[in-house]
Amino acid sequence: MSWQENFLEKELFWQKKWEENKIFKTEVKLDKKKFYCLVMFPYPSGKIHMGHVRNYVIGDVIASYWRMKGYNVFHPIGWDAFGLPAENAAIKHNVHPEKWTKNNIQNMRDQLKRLGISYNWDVEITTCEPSYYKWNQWFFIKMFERGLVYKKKALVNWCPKCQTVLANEQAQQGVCWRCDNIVEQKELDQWFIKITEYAEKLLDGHKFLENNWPPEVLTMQKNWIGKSEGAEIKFAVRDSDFNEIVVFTTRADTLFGATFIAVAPEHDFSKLVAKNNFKVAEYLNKILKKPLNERKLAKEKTGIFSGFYGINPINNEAIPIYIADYVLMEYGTGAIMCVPAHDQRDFEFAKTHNITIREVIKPLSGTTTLPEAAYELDGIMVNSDRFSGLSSYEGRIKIIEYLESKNLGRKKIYYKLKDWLISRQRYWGTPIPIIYCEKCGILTVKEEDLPVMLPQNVHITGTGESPLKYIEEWVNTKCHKCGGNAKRETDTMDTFVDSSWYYARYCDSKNDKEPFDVNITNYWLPVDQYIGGIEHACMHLIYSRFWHKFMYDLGLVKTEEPFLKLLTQGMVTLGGVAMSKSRGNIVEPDEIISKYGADTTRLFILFAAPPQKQLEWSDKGVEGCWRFINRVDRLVEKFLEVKNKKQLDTEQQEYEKEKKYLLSEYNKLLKGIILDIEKEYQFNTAIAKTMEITNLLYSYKYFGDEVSEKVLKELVVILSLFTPHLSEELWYKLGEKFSVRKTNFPEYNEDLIIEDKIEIPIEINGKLKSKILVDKDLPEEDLKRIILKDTKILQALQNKKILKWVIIKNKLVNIVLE
RNA sequence: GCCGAAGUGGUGGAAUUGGCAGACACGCUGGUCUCAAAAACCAGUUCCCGUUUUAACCGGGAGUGAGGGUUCGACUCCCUCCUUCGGCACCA
Repeated sequence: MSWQENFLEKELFWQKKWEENKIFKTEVKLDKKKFYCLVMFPYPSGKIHMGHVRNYVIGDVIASYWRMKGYNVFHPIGWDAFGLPAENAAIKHNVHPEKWTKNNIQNMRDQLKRLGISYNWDVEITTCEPSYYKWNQWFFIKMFERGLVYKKKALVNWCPKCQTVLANEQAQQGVCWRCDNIVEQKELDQWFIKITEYAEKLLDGHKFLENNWPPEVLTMQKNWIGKSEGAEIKFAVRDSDFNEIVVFTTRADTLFGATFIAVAPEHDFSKLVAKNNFKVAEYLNKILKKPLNERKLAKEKTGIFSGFYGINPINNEAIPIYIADYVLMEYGTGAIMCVPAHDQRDFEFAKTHNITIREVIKPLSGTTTLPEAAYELDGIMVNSDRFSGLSSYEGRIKIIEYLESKNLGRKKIYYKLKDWLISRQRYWGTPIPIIYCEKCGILTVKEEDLPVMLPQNVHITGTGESPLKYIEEWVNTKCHKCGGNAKRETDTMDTFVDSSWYYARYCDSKNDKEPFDVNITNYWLPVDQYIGGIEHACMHLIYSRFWHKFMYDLGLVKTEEPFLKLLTQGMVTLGGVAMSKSRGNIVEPDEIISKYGADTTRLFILFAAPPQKQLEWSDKGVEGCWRFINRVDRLVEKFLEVKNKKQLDTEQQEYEKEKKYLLSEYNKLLKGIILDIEKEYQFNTAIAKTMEITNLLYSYKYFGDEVSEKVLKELVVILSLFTPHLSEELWYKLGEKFSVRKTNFPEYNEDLIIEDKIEIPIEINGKLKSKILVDKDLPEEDLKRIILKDTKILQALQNKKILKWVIIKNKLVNIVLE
């Protein structure tokens, strides 16, 4: 029966067979090379979308390829199951978040299975299970013990729609990562993880990733961590109770050019001034009322003179102190020294406030941009007393040295990266294992009391307070130290905690004694290939790198980085824009699968674009893939028909020639396929080559002979990467044993790629004029003789003098005429 | 503004180290099969001009965002610029 007659039943049949035979189950085999292929696990939102399908199909091809290459491949899947949508659903449909989540998982698991992906389902993880989140709590306690978590009252990002706080990474560009609402600032007492302590290590670790991660991801992370080296410099404040203002600068070499100081409106100095200065108070009032987001977007820089002067420590000059809205309290010290000649923002501010602009850096060569604009580049110091004449680079070192010797300043590095705020005022997350004792204060829950279970009976309101607060029997507890009354922390953890170490848990997912057995993780980790969306560049991919480094410091992992190679797959678009529910441009995987089957869907997704690039959905393209699949199916049918028939009488010589040609072309293509896959996962071109092999077999005169049988079978094996169900079926039809997915990937034979005759393009002055067929490795003189007999070349040459022959052996000839 | 990625037929996309631009598909055109359609199969398909009764064939020219450069030879390397997408954005 042909594929198109009952492909849906066949796909289900083979899926069941793979599952029953547990052919993708893996275990530690120390004598075997391992390959850990990981895809970013999904949030169980209800159903899978094309983005998931793309992600997981790419992952499956990679896993299958290395498995067939003889590696012990670990390819797990699970569910990032905590999160806000479950609570929203709870409010909307009056269903418990757990029930909603687990229903979704069940649905999506079926959908994933319908794609025929080679997962090891035995190690499946669901992060909302106590058996998993227990270890989140355990890690939290380990961090607490090492001083890496702390509670702090601070201005934090608040999403009014999600009714919870957000980490800095989750409020990029001032909007909520989940709902795109503009975030507000709120002062709250919250738990933070000291990720900043690892800022340098996170930057440093990039050296392990440089050639194996997309450069844009590394740059995004680098920018996000935002390291800047410079100095803190103390400016004494004249005639004020506020003794000194500390500024941060990366340009200590411009210190002589500082003609004013600017401090942020939120700075304590500003607040102090406002007490006795009505105008300043009025200004602060106006500025602080505006949301930070709006303030950052404002083009105009405003400010007001504080009435005080600061003393420049390098030359004792008194310079005015301004309060200005372009100075951010959240970065550096919240105060800056301003050098209008060499900083464009200071320049603009100085212009509007009539402040002196003093040039202290001259360009090494070329001209300065002054007086039209600030000259911001490095150069030679001028007007800088005994430092004049030094380069900016030397000057920075010398000036900082001087300030340090006088205790007027010090070397300092600042990062843009902020500590990770992990408290969430929500129910559906990991309870933070902290109790507040009336006598003993803040304590972590004892390890043996873990997990702190999430209570079942909860009323979810979405009001911005943790629903756990109202479950008295849960909140009220006893102090394990003094036995007195204590209350539990009611905030839950950011769900990014769950995904920060799941890749390690997969290795030993059922362990109830420890997060994982290092004997197992030491074999599987690090992840060899990670596949997912680029949107996680500065969230999940920073958090989990941090977590891994923490586990490294605990001695739980041996490598410094968790993910050796990263592939960020492009978006799936329709009409040029990402598929989204709100835009209504969605193609449902289920619909496509029930119409064309999983294999066609997989094939199209892999063929339409290289994995890294955006993929535009095309129904016509899908049909093309459907046609190809059936064409392969018919090819096998045709083979089985002609196989046992006696070959027509043929001339032996002719047959040998055809056979050689087939093998040569096939081996060339196979070599290309291996290169396409191993080099850059170029599945689109690899598939194109399988199409060429198919075309080759269709046009092979002696189809049905042994050679074509070998090529055909290998084609089926290659295709099992992309269309596993079809391949399994054809493999069976060809009389081979289950399972094609456990066979070895074919290897090409360089010796069979033979070309005794080569077509050489002949160019004249770089323009193609003719082509000739000659023997391989023909001596140059013979080659020239043949070329000079070619009519087209003779015609082009006509009386013209040949200046030069450029002969690239076996490749090309270019004749240069005068 | 800064950083990153990318610009190739009607479309998606190919082109090891600089060496035949457009692989493989989609679409379109024509044909075979059929009462007809679908499917399948075969042929053609970068653009412009010319030769030609039309077509085939042949000949000439242009062509990888634009303009320069290096080179016997440039989609590929260098410089200047434009456009699109993505990230960061008063970070001192």
